[in-house]
Amino acid sequence: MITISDIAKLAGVAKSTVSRYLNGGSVGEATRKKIERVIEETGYSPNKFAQSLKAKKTNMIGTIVPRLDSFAASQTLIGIDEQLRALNYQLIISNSSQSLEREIENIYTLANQKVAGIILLATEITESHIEALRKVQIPIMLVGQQHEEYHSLIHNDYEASYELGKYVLENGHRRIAYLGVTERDVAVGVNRKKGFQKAVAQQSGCDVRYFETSFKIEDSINIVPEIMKDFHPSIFVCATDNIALGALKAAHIMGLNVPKDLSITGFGGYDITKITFPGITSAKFYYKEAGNVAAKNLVQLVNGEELKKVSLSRYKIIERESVDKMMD
Amino acid sequence: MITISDIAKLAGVAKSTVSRYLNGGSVGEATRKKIERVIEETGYSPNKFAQSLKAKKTNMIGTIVPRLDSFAASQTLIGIDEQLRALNYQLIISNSSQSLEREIENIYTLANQKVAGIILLATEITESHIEALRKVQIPIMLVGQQHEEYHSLIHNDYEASYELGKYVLENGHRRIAYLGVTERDVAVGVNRKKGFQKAVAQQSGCDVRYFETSFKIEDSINIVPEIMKDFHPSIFVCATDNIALGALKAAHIMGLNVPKDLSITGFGGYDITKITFPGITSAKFYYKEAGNVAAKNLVQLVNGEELKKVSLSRYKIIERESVDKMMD
DNA sequence: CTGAAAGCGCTTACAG
DNA sequence: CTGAAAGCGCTTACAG
Repeated sequence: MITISDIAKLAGVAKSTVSRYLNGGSVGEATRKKIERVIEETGYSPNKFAQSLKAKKTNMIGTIVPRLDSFAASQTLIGIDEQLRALNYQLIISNSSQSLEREIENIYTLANQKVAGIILLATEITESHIEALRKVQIPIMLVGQQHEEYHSLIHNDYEASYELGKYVLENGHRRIAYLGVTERDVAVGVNRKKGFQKAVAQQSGCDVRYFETSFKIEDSINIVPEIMKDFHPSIFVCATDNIALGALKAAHIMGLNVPKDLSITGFGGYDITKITFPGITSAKFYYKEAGNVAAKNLVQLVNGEELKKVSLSRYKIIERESVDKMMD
Repeated sequence: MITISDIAKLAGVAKSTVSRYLNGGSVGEATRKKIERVIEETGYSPNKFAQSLKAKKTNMIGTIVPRLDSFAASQTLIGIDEQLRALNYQLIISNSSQSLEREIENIYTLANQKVAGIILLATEITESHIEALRKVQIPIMLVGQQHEEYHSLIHNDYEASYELGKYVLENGHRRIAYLGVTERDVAVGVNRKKGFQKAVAQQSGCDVRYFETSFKIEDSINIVPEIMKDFHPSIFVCATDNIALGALKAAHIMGLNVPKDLSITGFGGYDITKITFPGITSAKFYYKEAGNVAAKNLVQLVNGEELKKVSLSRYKIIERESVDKMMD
């Protein structure tokens, strides 16, 4: 373990001079050369803890994710990592395993580690969240959900869903099963549903029924056949790609041809939806890009710069083969 | 920011006493009570940096992953996280984006952050890797690949592949395309191939051809039709599930019925392989469990305990519907 | 441009 | 059981 004192001694200068050299202060040419050489030779690198202890801040950014094994989370993380690296920050990923409690815990733990800021990939924002965020007093970026008190980057769930709804309707579907999730998740449960409802409201003669399932593929596999029996829709409009994946599997199990016998749409644009057979039409979000933006925004916050309260990320309807064109 | 001095003052004792209280040293009953109360009231929690600066070690464990968006990596990470949390260590995830260079960089960065140990989800182990690992002098666990100098946890690629090969042969397949990857990846490129070859060697009348592709689904989608044209195997034995996923997509594009016209096997047991149509027969590895073990092992190393050089993780052949039973 | 000194928040011998 | 002091490796005014 080689320290700043060693460098100072070897270079024949004071510690403070080495420190100044390290931090871009004014150092004479000759001194600079000497220090440079010694550092080069020794492979010295400053002790982060000592630095942080003085500076009372770090270059670490914490990101709390609800789960590590989801396409959306992974891609967002990749985007955050990419950007943070470019900005010279170190990313710390903290997994909450879909436990709201652990999410809160992680906020405190990260604060305790003196991260410069926190990115929260949010699902639900409860009172305890707000309480924790208020207490820790650290710059925060919310991703995926919004809250009036904090800065956020959200996906354009409402509009994307509206547009996807129009697409479904334009293709002649009238008997529709909408397969959503809990409304406690405002982005996915509420906004996607509302966007879709807006599209439906503009079209007469629709028979739309709303159902609720979980985020798990398995649950979707199970509920779809039941709905088919009772309601017999021509299409399932699913609130996430995982739900759509389950619907597709269910269709195959029932021996139904997709899209002829049953159409399906997803939401999210997970990579896997282009690999399935048939490919699934979906509203794609650019998660990686969103991660980029979230990271950039947070660093602005950390630097005390101005930032608008909410940023919107891009989306695009990806048309594939899972929706029957009933008009033809 | 409340410090140990504040607590000491409020409790009317010396800093050293508070420190002793915190670290389980001997403290009188009355003193203990007082300190306890003050800490409770203030919500004090010690500054990690100051602690680490003194102790010269931390409770952080670094994990370097080649990518964040792979089933294997995510699951392993979840397992590591789970175990580390239980053992009171903090996980730092470091993404190398499939760049060997960045992997090396990350080793140094983590060392610089004074992590107590490093888990490396390895793909290739080059001389630079070894050099870096030697330099940083930190306990290391390799996952997925092995090296005589370091402790590792490996998947049983060889045996799993042997068994899967036997299964394929038992089902009557003789004209077989083996779709592997670069041999620089010893685990996936070499061991899986060798295991399969062993099975083939025990069966006469086989026409097996070996092909190489990348880890990308797209490349597999492209190469499979070419192979079909030239060779026309009854089955593709794929070195990873992603490759199998590509083969399945290619089959659908070619209008082939799987498994009747073309059979497919995968490797890894990714969740998605049970959702596809048909479900893909695959050699499943228990990644999460492997992560658990790797974490536990590393902590043993950190604590200076004995540990056998290499641990093997479990596997299981998962039979689904993608292999035609030609014997019937 | 350069150096001596103080201090960041802890822990650890060492006395008592 | 308890406290005063030194020290971990840095940075930051302050002099010169």
